[in-house]
Amino acid sequence: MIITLKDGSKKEYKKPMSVFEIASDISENLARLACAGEINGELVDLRTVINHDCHLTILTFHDAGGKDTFRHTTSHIMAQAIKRLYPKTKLAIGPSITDGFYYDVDCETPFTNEDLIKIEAEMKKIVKEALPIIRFTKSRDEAIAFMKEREEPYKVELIEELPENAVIQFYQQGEFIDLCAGPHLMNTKSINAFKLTNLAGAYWKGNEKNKMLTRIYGTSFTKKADLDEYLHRMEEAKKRDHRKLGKELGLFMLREEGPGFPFFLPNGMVLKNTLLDYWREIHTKAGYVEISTPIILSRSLWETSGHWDHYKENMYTTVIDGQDFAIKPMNCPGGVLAYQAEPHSYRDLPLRMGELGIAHRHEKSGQLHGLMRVRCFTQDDAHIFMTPDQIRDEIKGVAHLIDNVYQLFGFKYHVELSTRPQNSIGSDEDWDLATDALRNALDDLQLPYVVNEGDGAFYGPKIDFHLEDSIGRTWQCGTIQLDFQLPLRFHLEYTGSDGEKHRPIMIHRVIFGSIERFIGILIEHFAGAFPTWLSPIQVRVLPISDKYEKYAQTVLQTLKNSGIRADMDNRTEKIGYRIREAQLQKLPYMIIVGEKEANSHTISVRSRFLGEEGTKDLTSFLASIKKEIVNRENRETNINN
RNA sequence: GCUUCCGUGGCUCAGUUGGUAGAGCAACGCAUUCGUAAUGCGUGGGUCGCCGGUUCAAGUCCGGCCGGGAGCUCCA
Repeated sequence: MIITLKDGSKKEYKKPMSVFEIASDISENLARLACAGEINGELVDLRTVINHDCHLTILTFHDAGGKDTFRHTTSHIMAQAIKRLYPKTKLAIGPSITDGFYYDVDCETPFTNEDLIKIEAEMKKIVKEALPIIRFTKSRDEAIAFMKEREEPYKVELIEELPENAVIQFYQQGEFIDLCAGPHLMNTKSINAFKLTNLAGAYWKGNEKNKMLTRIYGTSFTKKADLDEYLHRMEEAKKRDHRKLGKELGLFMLREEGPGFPFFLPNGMVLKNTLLDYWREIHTKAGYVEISTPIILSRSLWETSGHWDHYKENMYTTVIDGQDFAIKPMNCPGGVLAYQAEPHSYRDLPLRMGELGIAHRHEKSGQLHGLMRVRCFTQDDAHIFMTPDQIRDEIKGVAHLIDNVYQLFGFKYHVELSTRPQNSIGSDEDWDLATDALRNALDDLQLPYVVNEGDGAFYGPKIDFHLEDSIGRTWQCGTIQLDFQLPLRFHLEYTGSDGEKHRPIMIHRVIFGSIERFIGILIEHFAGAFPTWLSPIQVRVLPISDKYEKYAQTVLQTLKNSGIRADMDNRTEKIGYRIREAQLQKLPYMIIVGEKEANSHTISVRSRFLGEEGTKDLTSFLASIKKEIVNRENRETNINN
């Protein structure tokens, strides 16, 4: 890894290094070094980069007063406040994170929101005290004794995991001392804009077998105005929450009667079907065929595929005529049976078989989240059967398809490569071959990515495409998985040009991931103001009063005859009321007709994009809206709400 | 699943130290026929998530369950 410093000088490291190691190497003044870097112009958290041992070539450190350092110091101030108010609390870890920081603590009695207010008040005092922050070191043994004496068992455990000869670093501010790799600011007085945002639980060392600690989240900024702006932005982001908008716009609902099993309402169904039409269109163009396989299949099939052994706790099972069956959690075994429907020649390959398959998975209750994580979802699945020399092109083809689709919606995404997990099947050679194939394809495409060691599927490694929701949480949507195992387990074959039988290789892939999750992301991305082509209702016709309803009716019928999704609001409410309602429903276009329009056979148009557009000729309006829909234009919405 | 918070009419919420429920919006009815973000008046609608306990009395206190939020863990 090559690190380029701010002054242009470069350092090269042969092996992965921790932030602290690099920081010590580069700068004497740790307090002034921030933990952020840059890869291909994208700002990233350095720890992420290094932990994942990426194949990155350039990193640029940002200097002085970086947000991470600033927030890390804030987390120390919070810990100090907690120790003052609740001396028996034991400290675990307290790093900075994107947009803030947290500290995990083991408290005697659970903290409440009132405690947070007290802690904040104490933090303000500490800032006022203007305590200098001092760094000092101890040997490992001394450090362990020191932390034992101060009754910090979690710190002792952390130090014990470090190598024998490690030099252990501490930071002190006033009476407060914390084990810490730094860096930190020089004085507590610099932190004057902070807020504790929420309380949560978190397992010690992230392991669910360990004790659950209390995690306190907060954020801090160098300026009060920045903090206010951030808090305001988070409030605004919550208004885009797909669960809220889904209800307001009549898209979908979730009920107690079916936790994790979403209901699609009429508007949501239009959205879903429009997406599926689009999906079919691009897949037909890309050389896919479509199949549909059963929802319920026998236990023996799932035993052959390996799911019965490796995935059973997430599968819904049932007994039919005394025999075990399972509701499919994935489409692949069914897809494999479809491949076997007839013998294949190398001339058929690559064979790209798509399936909009409905999968059911028993996700743990605490994991459900609106449409983002559900127990029943539609995967826009496809399985590609191919020869080994087709792997690279096929992966690239899928990655291109994903990129095209995400670009159409204007999504930003990041890519992860997940490698062999513990609980997996297959030989080392196959895994290496498959992993290298994915890596090579990513390199060919020059897509930046991070590596998730051990996060692959049990049958093969995968490339994941992650999208962001309104408050910055990321969700895996697209994925490309390479699989040597299922073809082996199901004895798949094709006849080669040599007349011999050969084993095909399989790709599992999705573009949207699940239609449900993708719709969730879409709702938040557009804040419910969908591009016209996706909008459940594209045009609403509003007669000024029922005297003009007849003319409105002919306008409506003309729109419908042209394939426009249009409706009419002819309630005896004032026009302003009905316009407001259509605006709140984020409809792209309104056509308003009254005496003037009826007499001149015109329409008045009001859009979400330009507001009042004035009087128009219906034919020319139709031509322009049809063009917008066919081209799937994404016009910028200009509404205030 | 774990920690924590929450659960009142379709929606958003109010309900003081326990005395068997209220508002706005929506719905419905009547009047208004109105030119670009809310016309007026009236009506109906709630076993306060469910079950049990404490109490003369529970939406309000306690326990259990169900569902939801945040985070953790998991996520083929």
